[in-house]
Amino acid sequence: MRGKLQRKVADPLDDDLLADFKVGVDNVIFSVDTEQNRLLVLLVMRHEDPYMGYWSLPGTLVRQGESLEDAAYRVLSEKIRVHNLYLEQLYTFGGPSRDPREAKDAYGVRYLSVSHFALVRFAEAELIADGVSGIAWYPLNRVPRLAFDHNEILNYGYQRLRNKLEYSPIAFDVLPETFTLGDLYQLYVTVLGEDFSDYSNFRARLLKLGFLEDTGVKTSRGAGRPASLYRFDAAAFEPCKDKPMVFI
Amino acid sequence: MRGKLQRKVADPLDDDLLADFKVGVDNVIFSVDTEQNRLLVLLVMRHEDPYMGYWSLPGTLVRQGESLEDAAYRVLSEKIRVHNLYLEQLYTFGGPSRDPREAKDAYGVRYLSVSHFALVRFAEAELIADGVSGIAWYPLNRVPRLAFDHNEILNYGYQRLRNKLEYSPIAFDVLPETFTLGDLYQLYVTVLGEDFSDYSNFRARLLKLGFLEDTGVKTSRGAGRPASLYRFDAAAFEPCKDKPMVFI
DNA sequence: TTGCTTAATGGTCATTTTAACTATAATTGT
DNA sequence: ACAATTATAGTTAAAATGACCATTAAGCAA
Repeated sequence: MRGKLQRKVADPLDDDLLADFKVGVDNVIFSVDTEQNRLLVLLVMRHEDPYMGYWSLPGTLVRQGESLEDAAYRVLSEKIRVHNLYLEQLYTFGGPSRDPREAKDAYGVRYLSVSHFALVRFAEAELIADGVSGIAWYPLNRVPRLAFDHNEILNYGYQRLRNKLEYSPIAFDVLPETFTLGDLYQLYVTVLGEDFSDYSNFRARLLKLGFLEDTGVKTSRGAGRPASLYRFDAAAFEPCKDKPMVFI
Repeated sequence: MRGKLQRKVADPLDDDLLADFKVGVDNVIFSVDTEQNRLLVLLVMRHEDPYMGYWSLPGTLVRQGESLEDAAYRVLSEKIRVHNLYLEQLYTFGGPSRDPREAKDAYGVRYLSVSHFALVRFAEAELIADGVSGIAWYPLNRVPRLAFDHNEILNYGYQRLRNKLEYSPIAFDVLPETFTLGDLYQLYVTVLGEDFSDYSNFRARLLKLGFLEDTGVKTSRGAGRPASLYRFDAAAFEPCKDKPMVFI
């Protein structure tokens, strides 16, 4: 009986039906330019077919012995030198014929993309230009038609960004180490839209939560009363970790 | 220059590094026994190596020309005959050596699992027993050591269940077509724990939201005043779709 | 200097929501 | 008839929300 069951595993009739996959990792890497209040996404120019000459999300195929997350970190570190970084898995796009290479391939190899979502601090992120061309921060509202199904992936990532911004402290992974409450507010406005909350109420609310530490340092950027620089106090946030934290 | 770039694609040195994958789909299928107030997960007994004799999440390998979602639906329909069904992608587990078959394989084929999260109505779900043995609803707190990394996947699914229960109307995908407010409350209690809310306040809150339609029919289950049967009014819920809906 | 503009900060206050209770109604079982 | 049980329907103090207003401290131009 044992032999019979084991034979089932190796049954070539079953096995021939199965698809063989190459697995890619594509990263939706967001950042925010606090100076210009712009939400940015990192794109790279493709120099290879398919989709040569198109912009795309930075991605790579997963190597032997490499975890998905490792692959995601590898792409990222090939494109950016960065100190602080937030990264999590986003979604897996795997319908057949999402990659034209499938058609060419005699074996019918499928291409699957395990997309990831990343946040970096704009000021601390140094782009690594390999050659002259082909890597840039794009304002989200000016992103062109991308390679593959990358527009769809980007959209999914943007949704995740909006959700996480409301329910978790990822804002502090995008902002510099110290920031004004105005910076924080502007970040929420540029991502969520004008009318998500009154500035004054937003301030009161966040200060009450108790994990924003006033450094005492004041900034003066042009006209107006100078603002205090704040720092995110991760230790003080711990207790709030599981509580709902809705800013909207 | 074009030739040089294209050569890069076909470069065998690059290609040899890449891992070849078989892609599996594993489903975390939850249901709730309203009678006994138990949260259930569907498990199947493995009759093949590896992990022969272990319980596991129902899964399959993705076939040629089949989308991930299709594969997920296929496993499900092989195990259950069900009328109503909620299904969404959960997470992709893809570290190397999560499947012992990788070691045996000369080519170093990797096994990756795109897990899915599903909800079915207990009363309407008819298990399909292929052969005598090997498919059962397990109360979540009595799940044994599962095959592969399926305990981890199950945990991830349970987290998702708890989150979705707070922020979206998935409760009505698990409950029968009509249900009492007590049933609804018990569901929340069994999944989220005793102390998430007072019953009276829970009632008031949900009725105020306006998408629970009183059918007028009364049920009498043993002692006590008979309860009204309610129905989820999907049309009335539409406007609430994007609003936060926290019951906690 | 003086006055105007700008932005940060620190409130007020009516309304709504929450959370902890209490009271009443309609059944079953003795 | 009466207790036990469960559904339903309040009440009420405390907290949170949202729309405002007032003050402070800077830059800038006459």
